[in-house]
Amino acid sequence: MARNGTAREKILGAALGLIRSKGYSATTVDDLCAAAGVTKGAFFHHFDSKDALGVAAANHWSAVTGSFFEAAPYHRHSDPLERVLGYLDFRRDILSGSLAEFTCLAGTMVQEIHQSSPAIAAACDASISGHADKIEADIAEAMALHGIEADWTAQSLALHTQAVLQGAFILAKAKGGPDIAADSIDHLKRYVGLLFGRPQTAKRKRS
Amino acid sequence: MARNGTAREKILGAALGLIRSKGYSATTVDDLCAAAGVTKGAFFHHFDSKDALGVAAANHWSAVTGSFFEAAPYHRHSDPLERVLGYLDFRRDILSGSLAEFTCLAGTMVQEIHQSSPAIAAACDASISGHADKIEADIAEAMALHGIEADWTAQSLALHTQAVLQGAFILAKAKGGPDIAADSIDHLKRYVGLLFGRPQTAKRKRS
DNA sequence: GACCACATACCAACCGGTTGGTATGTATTT
DNA sequence: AAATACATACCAACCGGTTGGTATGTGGTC
Repeated sequence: MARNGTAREKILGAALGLIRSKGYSATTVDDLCAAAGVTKGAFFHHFDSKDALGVAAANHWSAVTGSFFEAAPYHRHSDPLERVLGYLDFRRDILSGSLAEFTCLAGTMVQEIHQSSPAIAAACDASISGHADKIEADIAEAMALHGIEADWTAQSLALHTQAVLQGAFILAKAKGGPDIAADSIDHLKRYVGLLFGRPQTAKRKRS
Repeated sequence: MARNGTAREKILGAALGLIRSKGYSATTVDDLCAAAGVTKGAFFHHFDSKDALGVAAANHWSAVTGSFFEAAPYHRHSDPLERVLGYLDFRRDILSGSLAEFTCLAGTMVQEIHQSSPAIAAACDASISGHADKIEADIAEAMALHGIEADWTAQSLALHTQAVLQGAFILAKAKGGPDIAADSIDHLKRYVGLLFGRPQTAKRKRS
């Protein structure tokens, strides 16, 4: 099979890094080819257009993050509420390295192209909403287990967690570091704790 | 006096709309000139570069939003907590029209250029943080009045409100409408209410 | 108050480099 | 031999920015 799809994967890998640090519009096809170590001919062999690469990158992002979070330790908890709170701890703990390393590709892209490219926007929405669906399942289970009856839904809270994360990334980019993002996630965790009537534990220090 | 500064203001006005709908990188100087009804010569007479326009646009945004929120009705409340909650109500109530109309220029720009243009990033940070400072004052006052002693600060909560708003805008862009943004602001308002030990009121329906 | 020196605001045309994309060729697999 | 997976060479449109110029105002001098 001779290195099946090597160039395609190298381009997609380069796209995740480049688009997250420079944005979609500012990332040129030549940039992508140079970073991936392939030629323009290879690029347009695998992708019909730059926008098609954008869609593929968003889908690739969904796959990469999907297996990344599936392997995360918070799934071990038997109590679904512990899983939700553990998820938020995990999201805060992975805020390290450069901004492009912990930032969300889908959120970055959709902000730029939501008007100009509906196809990419749909792929980004699918990535964010698909991730939220996983958390929604745990929230719904926790609501049932803890007998929560509320004027909010598991879905709206799950999407709210994603909104907080996306907004935390923007503030991190504005301030040049992840510290405020961690603070915002702490607020979110405190909120979830309050919704489920949990005793407030002291804020954990970041390592 | 030859219509002092007309072109400059037209360009800045056009920049707010164009950058919010297309993003900074995708907005070309020619786009700006066409929308403002001026020539390229006029553009580079008033701004040294496209990046300089970006900085000026962020500062213009700070001024425009500053007076907009200063004139908002929530300042009438004598209780500072009512002002904070009224602010959040107000933020939700102004979610109407096209995405470019209620979205934040600073958040949109800083996500794209935080790596490539430190000057624009600093201006965007100043816009967001400056706005947060206003809310922080009300939060601090409310904490003192209600005798709140907590492991969070007024500043971190103020910045958290901005994170939620920025993230809500991203979800709105992903989903193509303001509805989830309103849901997220409702969650934020519920959180602030819980922090201050307020009885939970039923969620208001959007008009 | 006529003249001059200069600054501001703006314009149309142009420039070199970059952009996304194409046309064509070739080595490797099947 | 036919399809796949690339590479090379190239293009027209577009990009941010520059050029040389005009029209209008403004302050100072005699």
